[in-house]
Amino acid sequence: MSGIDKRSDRPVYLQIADELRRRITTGEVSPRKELPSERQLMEQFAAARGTVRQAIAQLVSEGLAETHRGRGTFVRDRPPVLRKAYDRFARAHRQAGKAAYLAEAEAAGRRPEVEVLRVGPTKAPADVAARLGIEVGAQVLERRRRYRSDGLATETATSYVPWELAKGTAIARRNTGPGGIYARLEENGYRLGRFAEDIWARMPTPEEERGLDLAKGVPVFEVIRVAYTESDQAVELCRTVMPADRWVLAYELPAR
Amino acid sequence: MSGIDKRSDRPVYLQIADELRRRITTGEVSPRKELPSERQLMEQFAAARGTVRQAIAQLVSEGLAETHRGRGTFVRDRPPVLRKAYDRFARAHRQAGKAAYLAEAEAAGRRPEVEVLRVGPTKAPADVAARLGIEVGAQVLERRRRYRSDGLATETATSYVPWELAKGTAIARRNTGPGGIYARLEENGYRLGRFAEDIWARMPTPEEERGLDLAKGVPVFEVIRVAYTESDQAVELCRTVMPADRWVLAYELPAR
DNA sequence: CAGTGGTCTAGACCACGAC
DNA sequence: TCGTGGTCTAGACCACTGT
Repeated sequence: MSGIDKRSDRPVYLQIADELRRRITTGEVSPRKELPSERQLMEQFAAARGTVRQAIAQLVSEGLAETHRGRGTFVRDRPPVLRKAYDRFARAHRQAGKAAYLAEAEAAGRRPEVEVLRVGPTKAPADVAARLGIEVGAQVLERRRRYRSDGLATETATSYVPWELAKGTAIARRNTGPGGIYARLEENGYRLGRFAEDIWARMPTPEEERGLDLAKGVPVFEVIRVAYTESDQAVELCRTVMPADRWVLAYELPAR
Repeated sequence: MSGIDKRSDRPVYLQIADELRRRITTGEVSPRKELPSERQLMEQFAAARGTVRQAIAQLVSEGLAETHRGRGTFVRDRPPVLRKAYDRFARAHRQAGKAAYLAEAEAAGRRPEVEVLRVGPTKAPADVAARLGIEVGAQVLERRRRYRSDGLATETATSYVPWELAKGTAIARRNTGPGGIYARLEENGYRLGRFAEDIWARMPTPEEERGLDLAKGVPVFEVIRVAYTESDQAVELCRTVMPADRWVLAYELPAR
């Protein structure tokens, strides 16, 4: 039996999605396993192909299934989740010579890679300038890079540093050396006092979908972090975009 | 002219979406304004209705448009964004008699409302028990509520408190009194030392879509916060689900 | 090659909203 | 009442995958 009531108020395609969702969440079909083909589902539920496809689209949008042309529809297998810890910029890590990403990934037993996409001067976009407290269009150093963990893209990050702080230093070179740009800033006298992070979540743009190997229906985190010196001067801004299904962000809040 | 090339490799529905996206992002049609009806778009682009609907579905999934049966398709107007600040659980706020949500919303000049959905004992789910350091199925007090700001649903929150800490106190009553349950816990000798928050983002379940008045294509934040005493005893867990288009989460990280 | 999902067409009836 | 988007049908051809 199909369990579909064509006279019900609930649309047929949602009833089909409900049934398939039940099979997935009860473990009746396990991750990476194939669901019936669209033609088979048409017969099982006595519905047109368009209706069956609507049901599958619903599951895809919930992140429960994924489709592959020529192969079939499969129960989604969640990638391993990485954790961003609140203390990842602790000075101890920098002094140990590790950039935050590498330190965290290795701690999790993964194989991290960094791909430097661009390092060079540019004009500060309006939102970046506002947060750095500089003029719109002022020259800044831009550093774009993509991170992978065990071969899978996990984030893209773009840093902006006021040009006066970056020029002629290792910060403006492709390889910034041990401990990353925060270590270099501190060596140059900009002792860091705090970092402020703002977090959004949204659906990706088409370019992000490609660049981050995103499955359909997966949102992204967008994080903007500003680094301040102990005298509260903004010295760096970093915009990070991460597939939301590969991360959990962890923070500590004071009770003060 | 339509600008659609039916012989192109790019599917027609994406070409139509590209054109409509261009009209939206260039400001040719402004927020809250109506896009052409599906029948009009069929004629403009010489396409079948299904194809036009695929194009619109694409825009909806990007958060750029929203549809209303009987009215039309409109450019989406982003709701005002609320901010969750990292110091929102500071003791000073509690002592001023304000729960965190009310304090923040009023500071932003909004009209906050709290709707208590359930207050009563229940058995701790596995993940809750693990984080609270108690046995699975142990009795806990559950507090479910929904928050609104200017009439619009902004979050649902479910708190769990070990039963021994809640029974016979104001924590187990519908109205917990000034400063909320954290103030009551501190009065009862559980002086709070820190809060730990884990953040996920994902697409909503169908129930969440209803309960939070979510537009299609909008992800949700899921935040799990655990409150610890100064001696590091977990005394409360709160699971919050928020429409991601109505919030930005703000944190501070130590440079230590 | 047969089977899969992706795209597209051309209809139909419905519930809802504005007038 | 009329126009809107929501749902559903029954076809068709395509690109891709595995054998």
